[in-house]
Amino acid sequence: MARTRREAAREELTAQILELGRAHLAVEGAAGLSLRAIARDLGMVSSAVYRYVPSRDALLTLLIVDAYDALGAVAETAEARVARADLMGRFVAVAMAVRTWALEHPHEYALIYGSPVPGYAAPEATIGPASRVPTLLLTILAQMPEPAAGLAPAEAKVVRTAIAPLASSAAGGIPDERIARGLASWATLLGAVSLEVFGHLTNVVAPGQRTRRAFFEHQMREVAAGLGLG
Amino acid sequence: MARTRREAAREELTAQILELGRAHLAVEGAAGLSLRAIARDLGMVSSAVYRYVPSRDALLTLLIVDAYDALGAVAETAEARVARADLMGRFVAVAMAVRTWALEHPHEYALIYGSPVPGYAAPEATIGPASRVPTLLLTILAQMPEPAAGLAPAEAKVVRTAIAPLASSAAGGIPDERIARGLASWATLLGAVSLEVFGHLTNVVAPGQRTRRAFFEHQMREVAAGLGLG
DNA sequence: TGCATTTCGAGAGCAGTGCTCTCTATAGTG
DNA sequence: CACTATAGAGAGCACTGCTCTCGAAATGCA
Repeated sequence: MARTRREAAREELTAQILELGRAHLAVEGAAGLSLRAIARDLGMVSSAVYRYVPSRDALLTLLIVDAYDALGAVAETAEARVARADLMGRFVAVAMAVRTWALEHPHEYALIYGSPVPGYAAPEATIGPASRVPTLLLTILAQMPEPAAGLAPAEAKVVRTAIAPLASSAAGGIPDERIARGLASWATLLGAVSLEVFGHLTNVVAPGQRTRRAFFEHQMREVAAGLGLG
Repeated sequence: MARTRREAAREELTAQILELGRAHLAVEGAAGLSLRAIARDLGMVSSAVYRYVPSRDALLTLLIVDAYDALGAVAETAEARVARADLMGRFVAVAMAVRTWALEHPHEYALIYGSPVPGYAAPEATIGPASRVPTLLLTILAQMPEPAAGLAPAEAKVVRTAIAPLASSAAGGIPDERIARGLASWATLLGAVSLEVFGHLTNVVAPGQRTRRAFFEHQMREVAAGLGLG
């Protein structure tokens, strides 16, 4: 579809830069990502890559979007495999997918849920991909049967004003309290994954793929139960 | 107490380097921490600071220990203010202290609970300070009255093997299931703080000091309740 | 086809980084 | 007083992001 051969080459090269960026990121992390190294791999001089990418931070932003999308994709396909009526199963499937992806791509995970990169200021382009997983979880919450207890009036007000941004958008008809609990569950999920990926479970949770996976699944099942799922 | 005047100067300078490191870290984050900049502030040439600090990473490690200690200190004093019998109050006090400190020292928080720094490998020296807050929480758990339900045998085994490292150390007599729930609560706490400090609550939770603080406190109170406190 | 215009890549260069090595002045020690 | 350990300076290496200029090549237009 590329019209002129220049445009074709441009597309190709831009893709290669992104690909190499991904590879470097995976190996040595965001701190080790260097435009000059990418230029070397490409057989060109460093100044040339600036024709394709305006700055190192811009490349990092592209990789952030990339990471959000990759995570969103695995979460979505995992969730789609579970019977629609099995709300707890769907929640746990998302959680397991997030954990597995994070452990397989620790640097990418760190990029999106770890410390924000220096100069960064969450560019517009990231908000869409970033909300894929949360959206998935909200969808599950939306399909829960009615109940949910009631909060004391004072507490209810705190919650209502706090989650106003959410209530006015994605999470249309979900009761406030359930949204609040969902948010806490999301925090638990990310907190547990971060603890594991960032190495804070040493001497806390026994090492070993199987043990940790089973324990995480247990934790997530409990969280889901506390949420009123299943 | 410094014997020779050389040793006095050495201590003084080492302290100044650490202090300047802290200052630079607070302003521009770990990525912007530069030994050369510290040398400039000190009025000496860059190679001279290597007489006091073996490498940039070593300085970073010192600052990590520093951060763990600062966080541990504020959590401990906050917790100490609450009546011993008020277990939920103590838990919430710790949580609030962690959040407040993290928001006031985002870069230090990122250093310890965000993405691990490049070449790092949690040096021995950090494990003590790192466990101050968790120890606080475990102490609270240890003072809970007996109850706690029972897990299905299979689940119980998963939990027991997973938390074996903990059971054999700090958390002596605490029932397995409670430890597991405590760990999940710790994940929720850190997850919620990380989401806020790292800017993931934009368009999710309404901005504003008071709103967010109240909402976080509400969340933590719910977590504590789920834990069986209060 | 022929010419003007973009676009691209190379090269040099600036300012900054971590870190090493050598050299000199000085502080501490016998 | 002589000798040694140490501190700081200075130069230098290899690396980074990024800018600017310049020639060659691809493109658009007449």
